[in-house]
Formats: sequence, structure tokens, C-alpha cells
Amino acid sequence: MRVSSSTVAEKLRTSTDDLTRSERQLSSVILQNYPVSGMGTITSLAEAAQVSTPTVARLVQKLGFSGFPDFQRALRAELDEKISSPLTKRETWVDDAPDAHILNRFTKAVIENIGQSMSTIDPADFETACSLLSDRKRRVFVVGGRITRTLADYFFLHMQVIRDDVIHIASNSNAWPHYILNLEPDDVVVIFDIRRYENSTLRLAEMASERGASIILFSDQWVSPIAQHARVTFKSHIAAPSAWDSNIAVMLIAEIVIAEVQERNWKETRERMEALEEMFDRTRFFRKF
Amino acid sequence: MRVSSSTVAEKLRTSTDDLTRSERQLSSVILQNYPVSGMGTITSLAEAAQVSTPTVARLVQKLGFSGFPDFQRALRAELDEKISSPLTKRETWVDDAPDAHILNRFTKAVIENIGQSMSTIDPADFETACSLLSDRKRRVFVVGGRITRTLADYFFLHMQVIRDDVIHIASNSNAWPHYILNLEPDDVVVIFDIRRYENSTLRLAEMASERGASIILFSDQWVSPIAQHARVTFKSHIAAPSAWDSNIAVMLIAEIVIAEVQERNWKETRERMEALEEMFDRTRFFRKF
DNA sequence: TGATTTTCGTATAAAATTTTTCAGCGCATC
DNA sequence: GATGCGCTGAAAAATTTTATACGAAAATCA
Repeated sequence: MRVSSSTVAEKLRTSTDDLTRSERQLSSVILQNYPVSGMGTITSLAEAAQVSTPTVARLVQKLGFSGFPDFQRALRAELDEKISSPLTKRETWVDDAPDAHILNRFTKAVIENIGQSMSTIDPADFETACSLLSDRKRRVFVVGGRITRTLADYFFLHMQVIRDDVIHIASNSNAWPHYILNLEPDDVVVIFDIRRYENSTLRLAEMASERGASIILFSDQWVSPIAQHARVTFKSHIAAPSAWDSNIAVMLIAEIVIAEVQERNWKETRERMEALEEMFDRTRFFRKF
Repeated sequence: MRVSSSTVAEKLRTSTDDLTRSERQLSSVILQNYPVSGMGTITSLAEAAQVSTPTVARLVQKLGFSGFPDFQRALRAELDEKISSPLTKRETWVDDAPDAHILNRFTKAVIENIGQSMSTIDPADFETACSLLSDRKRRVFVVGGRITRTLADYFFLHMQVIRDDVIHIASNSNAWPHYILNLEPDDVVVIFDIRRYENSTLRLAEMASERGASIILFSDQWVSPIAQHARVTFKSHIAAPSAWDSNIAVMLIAEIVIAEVQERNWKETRERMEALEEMFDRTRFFRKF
């Protein structure tokens, strides 16, 4: 008789009648601090329930599993399902397109990347980075590589509105040594370095480090060698079903840092933004709507 | 070497610097869907991380555990602790940070944006856009505004590798009228226009339209007026808990378009990429890893 | 570029876990 | 009170899992 309920817990509860005395005892122990109790060895579970290991083996087979490892697999799958964020399970994909469509595949991978990237961020690091960038006494230099220069540029454009003393350096330009020479220990250097890591950017980081500047690094999960010199390193997952990497997660973290720094400098930012608005209005550069 | 952090996750994060490349890869996989991934056998974990079992064994020893079973014990204890604590709200977001933390709030908003943006895409439009961009007989012009020029630049950089005849125009530059004058009906103009919509970009779009060029527009949910002239319009949601908009969804769609066009032009792209690689290798511009 | 050190995986040995076997025990039935 | 049936656990066997040794490969350094 196999009753295929979804979870192991349900299986245990519904089949209580068919269980023997010691099996029931075991079952109650399993349910007591479910599912952790079942994650250990069969022996530890048997001891906890004060039954023998064969009893455990027999019970799980009775429940329909091929053996204890199979039982544990089910338990892990359950936990995984339960733990994974509800957001990643959203069904709001592109309608009228099969799952295999690149739009859905890619999006799925990116959301995966975002989740993974966020979960590796240490809030303390984030705090440090924002503090450094909020400090008006420090100058901020922004650097990017061949592709990442666009991310650096994006970061720079926003930071420029938020605060004073923000300088964008193109790492492959010939001008950067001049900037670096004048670096002071209070300065902050924001570096974007995603594989393949560029030599010139590494040199720049080394020199900045020697001059005592604080480095905030945006890198990928394999981490640029610059991390050795960095005060804070943000690691983003960049895998995508494509010949290229996806920089979405990198940009997301950058956006969040921008949002937080802006929040802290709100008073100053607001004035700057209003002044900027006014200037743009005057030049009629933008349309009202 | 630092030793006593409380959780395994913290240990992994704080000791990243001391880890080797494959250990880091493994570490990231463990953190990916923590802690379930570590609950299986050492072999399954190794396979998931695409490393060998000795690497796993070495890592856990490096972290201070006597062996893999010891590591698992710690993991179970943690899980137990976490689960038994009141109000067990477990999400894969940034651990140790409350839901109200900007990291989690912002990420949530962005994922919401992605979901909404994707669900409004018509696969046929996507198809049209990719066909236009894959057609080698057509030239491709890429245009962006004040902020969106970074997105345009990102798009341009990739498209440039994929195919020939890709031109980046800065919409606020004085040079663009020259490009537009020479537009032919076969040409494709990719425009990034997110609020606040810029006048100069609209003028550019109008002129391009008059000359019969096909316009692919990346805009926001309120849609730039350029949409009237566009052959295809991608609308992205850009709301974020910040004074600025989030361009993540825009960039995502751009990345997917890039991926698809690359896929279609794979043969050509591959040759171009290899040639490019070879050039970079020669100039020693990049590091191998 | 070549030498040295570190890293990494295959193969193998050791250890553990799981499963099976089998005998004892309790309990119900005759 | 004897017999049979099924439950239970000790112990052994089988399997799986973990740890180690060693050589190949890669990276670093001179």
C-alpha cells in the first residue's frame, strides 16, 4: 500500500495507523524537530528515538523510500523548496512563450544570479562601502575596464549628482597615472573588474593601494586579484546562457549602493538634483513628459 | 587566519581571501542554496560545484572542521537553531539582514520589475528585433541619452563584437545629424530612451523615421514618445525604492537581445571573438585568470 | 623563458554508514 | 500452558562515503 502524499511529514502522519509501536515512537521523534532530525545518520536518528537502526530502515521503506539515503534526499528536497525564495518561483514569465525560449531561460538564470549574489553580501561590507562613499571629505574615483567601463560610467553618473569630488578614470586611458599619483589616503577608488581581468586595472589598484586609498571592488564570483587590495569586495554571479556574461547582478549592487549613499546624503543630493533640474529645464534639454 | 566565526556561512565569507580558485567556486556553490547543498554527501556537493571530492574535504578542514561529517554537524546545528527560532522566515536574501534592509527591499523591487517587464514582451516583437539586428545587410546605429548612454554603450560594445557595421551615436553630441543624414531605409536604429525623455533623442528618432529606418526602442513603462515611430518597443519597469529609477530590467532585455543575435550570427561572432581574443592576448591586456 | 611552488584531481585505502540476516522476545490464540 | 506470528535489536555483511597519497597541471616567480 503506497500513499503518495507530498511531504515526508504528511506521509508520517497519515500512515500512523499502519506503524508498529517503536516505529510510532520513531515517527514522533522525527516530527518533533522536523526535518533536521532526519538529516543526520541513521544511527543518530535511531539513538535519538531510542530504537535500533533496522527499525529506522524499515520505517522509511514502509513509507515508500528505497532506503535511508532516499529518504534523506526527499527531506533535503523539501527543505530546499521551502527555503528558496518565493520570488524566484514567480510565474510571471513571458506569456505565449515556452519555458525553453531564450527570454525565459535567460531571465531565470539572471534571477538565479541575483539571488546568489545577494546572499553572499556581508551587510557589514555594504555598510563600510556606503560609509566611505558618503563621506564628503573623501574624493571618489571610479574605474572600469573594457566592458565594465559602462558600469563604471553608470555608477559615476549617479554618484556625480549625489556628491562632489567624483572622478571617472578610464583604466585603459593614458591619463590615469596622473590621477593615481595624486591619490591621498582618504580617497576612495571604486573599481569594476569582471573577468577577464585586465592587467592595467590591476596595476592601478596596486598603486592606489600603495598610496593608502580605500578600494571598493565590484567583481564576479571568481573574484578579481584586485580583491587582495580591496577594502570591500562585492562578488556578483554572472553566468548566463550566452557566450557572454551577464552584468545584471553587478549593476544591481551598484544601484543599491547608489540608492543608499543618496539616502545618507539626501540633503545635499536634493539640492544638487534641484539645481540640475533647473539647469536642464533652462536648456530645454528634456521634455516635461 | 581567522577562526571562530559563528556560522559556516560567515566562515566561508570571511575566509574567501585564503581560498584557492576552485575552493572559492565550491564556496559559492555552498552559499548558493545554503545550507541544503551541504547536507548531502561530499560527492554530491563536489559534483554540484564541479570540483573533486578532495577539494571539498580540504576546504572544510581549512575552515576548521575535523572533516566533512563534522562540517555537516555544524550545518545541521545551524539549521536547527534557525528553524526552532520563533517566526522562521527564511529567505535566500542577504542573511543576517532584516527584510527592511535596503539590500533586500531594492532587490525585491527589481525582481518585481523584471517579472512585470518580461510579461509585457511580445515574443513576436522580440523576434522582429532580433531579425533586424541579425541582418548583416543592415547597418545598426545605437543611441542613448544622458543616463541611458551607458546602456547604449553596453549594447554597442557587445554588438560590435557580434557583427560589422555598428555605430554608436551620442544623442547629445553635435555629430549625430551627420549620421542621420546618411541613413538608409534598411538601417536599424536602436534607441534607449527612459524618462525623462530627451528632446534631442526624439528629434533624432523623427528624422530616422522619415528616412525609413527601423527603430528599436528600449523605454520604460510610461513609454517614450519615440514609440510612435518605432518598429519595436520594449517597455521595462523601472520603479525602485530610491530617488532614481532602476535600469536593471532595461539592461536585462538588452542582454537577452544580444544573446539571441549572437546565437544567430554564431559563426561570424565566433570568428570575430577569436580574433579579438588573439589580439588581446598579444597585447597582454588581460590576465588569463 | 625555465624552475619552483602551489593547486587540483585520479586512484586508492580507510572509515563510516546502511542493509541484511538471524535469533530472541513478547503477545495473542488455541 | 504450548504454539505460532510478528516485532525488535545485535551483529555481520555489503555498500557507500570520506580521507589520503601521489602525480599532473597550472600558476607564480626569478
